[in-house]
Amino acid sequence: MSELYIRVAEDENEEPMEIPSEDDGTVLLSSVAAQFPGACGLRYRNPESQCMRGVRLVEGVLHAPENEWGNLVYVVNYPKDNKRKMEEIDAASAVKVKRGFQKTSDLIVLGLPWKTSEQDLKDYFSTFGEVIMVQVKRDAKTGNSKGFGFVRFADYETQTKVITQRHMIDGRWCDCKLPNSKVCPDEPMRSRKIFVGRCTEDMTPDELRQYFMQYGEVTDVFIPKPFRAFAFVTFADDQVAQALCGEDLIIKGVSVHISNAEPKHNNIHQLFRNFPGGIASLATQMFGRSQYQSPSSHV
DNA sequence: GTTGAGCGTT
Repeated sequence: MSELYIRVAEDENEEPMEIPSEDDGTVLLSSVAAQFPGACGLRYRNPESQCMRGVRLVEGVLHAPENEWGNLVYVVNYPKDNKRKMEEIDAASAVKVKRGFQKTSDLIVLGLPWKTSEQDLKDYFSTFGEVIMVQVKRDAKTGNSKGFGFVRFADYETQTKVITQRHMIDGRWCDCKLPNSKVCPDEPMRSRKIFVGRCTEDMTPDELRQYFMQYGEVTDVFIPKPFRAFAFVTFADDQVAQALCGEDLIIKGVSVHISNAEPKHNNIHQLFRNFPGGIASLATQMFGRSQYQSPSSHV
């Protein structure tokens, strides 16, 4: 029987780690890999030749040279270039973990003064958190600002904070919103926006905002004009919106009913979302044959 | 040389 542990290091000059051997004196590759993920073998420097030698590996079992592990330090082998790849994989997954729910998007900045530059934007928004992108949209010919731009933050918390307030930039009030291109018509809107039914005409947007603030950050209030007895309230947090759905709340002495906001009808697909058989069926009825392929049918 | 609700030349 050999020793209980052999000394293994990632590199000849690194501090060795003791890896347990089996009763028969062998060492399992899995034991090595448990401490050095991705390891595929061991090597060591032969004291006599001063050359590196490979350790015999048979079906996952490492065999001691000359039947004796001795006091040598064994160095971990990795698959060709695998070490770097593993680091890349780790880095990539770390990025994904960091993103996860926290992925930020470009925000559109509306209402910019004509004079505001990208540097001005960066200076202003940097007071909220790390800015990773700013843009001021300009006329291609004249170079004049179109009065809006975009900003992107490193952290989602910063984004949420920025969305939920107005911004005084170079003397004008500006709004930061998720761009329409980023707003999925289905889930996100449905989850963050509520439908407030049975509204009365004397309810103002500001009053609704004041009222719903008690539940969470309100990012938008919309009351159709002319009066239609309902309103939409959007929260920063979808969980707040979801928690309110189904409730009957009393605002200014009247009972309003809260439910999910149906997706806004931005395009033809949303407009005919609830049409029996879908839009293709509608096309069939209109034209007598199905010549329309909905984009959603080849996602 | 203008303007003030909106939505990004690639």
